[in-house]
Amino acid sequence: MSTGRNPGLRERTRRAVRAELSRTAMDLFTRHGYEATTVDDIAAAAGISKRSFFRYFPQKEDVVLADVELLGDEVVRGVAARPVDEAPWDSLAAVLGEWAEGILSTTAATRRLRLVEGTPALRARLHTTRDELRRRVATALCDRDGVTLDRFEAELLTAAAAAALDTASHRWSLDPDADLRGLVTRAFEVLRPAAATLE
Amino acid sequence: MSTGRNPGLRERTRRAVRAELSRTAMDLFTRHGYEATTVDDIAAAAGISKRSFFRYFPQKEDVVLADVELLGDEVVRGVAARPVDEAPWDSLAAVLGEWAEGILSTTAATRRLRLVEGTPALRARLHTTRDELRRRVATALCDRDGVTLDRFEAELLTAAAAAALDTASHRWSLDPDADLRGLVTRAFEVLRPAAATLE
DNA sequence: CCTAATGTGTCATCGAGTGTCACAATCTAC
DNA sequence: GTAGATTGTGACACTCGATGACACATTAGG
Repeated sequence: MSTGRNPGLRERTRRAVRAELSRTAMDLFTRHGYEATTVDDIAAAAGISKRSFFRYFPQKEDVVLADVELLGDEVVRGVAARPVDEAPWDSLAAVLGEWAEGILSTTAATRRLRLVEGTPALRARLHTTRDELRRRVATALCDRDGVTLDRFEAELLTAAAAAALDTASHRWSLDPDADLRGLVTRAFEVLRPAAATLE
Repeated sequence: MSTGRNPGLRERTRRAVRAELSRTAMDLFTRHGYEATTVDDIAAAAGISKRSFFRYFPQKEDVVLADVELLGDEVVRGVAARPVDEAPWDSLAAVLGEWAEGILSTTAATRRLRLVEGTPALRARLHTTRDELRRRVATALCDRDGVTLDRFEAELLTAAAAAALDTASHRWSLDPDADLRGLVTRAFEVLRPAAATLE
């Protein structure tokens, strides 16, 4: 078995098919809408069977959100790498601000975020995975050496940070010319907690 | 047509059937779990056809969350009724604190909240409807006479309040003996924004 | 090259949700 | 009351996302 380095033919073709499926699906979604596009449509357009589609993406939503969820790992790592003497809120603001810039770096990611914002089913799924991510980020905040942060407070700060990000994204999705990074920064300023959670 | 006052036989039986379906469904859900219970099961137990079930509740989730969504109106009204010179954050804390007490007043509501917290599909749906509610609450905050509050800031505060409530509920769902009202109060204290949004 | 592991298509099935149609119950008007 | 429009209901067929089973092909590795 070779996961990661030295992919091997199997792993290589698998990734290629996944990427191709992802491209095909996003194309159909943006043209006909997410709901109006059936898994059969995607599979047919990609030249595989419906059953095989589900072998690459366990759920239809995954074809849109799979890589987004991988981005979660970066957020967790980013938080863990922040200086211990920084206020947790600033750590979250910094990491999620970077995240916002990452989203804007490619037009594909931008288009995807707009699709998600405009599709209730995808937004719901995003909420679900973000719940998971929030828990991990809260853990990362607490588990750094030399940090004594109440678990409940960590969860609250993380949830509020997610709320800031969410509100900023939503606002941005309504206005094509809006500056996402700026909205995120302002959101974190407005919601900065008064309680000094760290000296 | 008679909606509201003077129900008439039609409306009366409709409400009775809805209530009966709701009871039957909640009973099956708590015994076998939400996912393991099919709509056919509920319909059979209530003595109606599957097709008729969907005439009372457009979606399976509605049988759990329909009245919860009605509660949203109260929140909006509560916010609108708050004194204008009160800080928005305090208004939200007060209204949602009352909401938490309302939930705890009946064992049925408590059991329902626990079911929702323990079922991903229901949590996702709750998120969706809360998005809608958040927007309405933000509007209510802004639209009071004599209040000049930035729309974006109102959305942020409302989203943060929802995050506080959500984190408190989640924490409460994990600990049978926890005090929901106390958790909500503490959550609002921790997240109180430093920025003075009102003089 | 031979074999065990893995990928794929086909078929069947489940469960949520919807359209249709015929039939029965209710409401309204006379 | 009864006639007729309205509305609720069951039954049937169907769509679509998702899963299990099986046969067949391809690849990995000794």
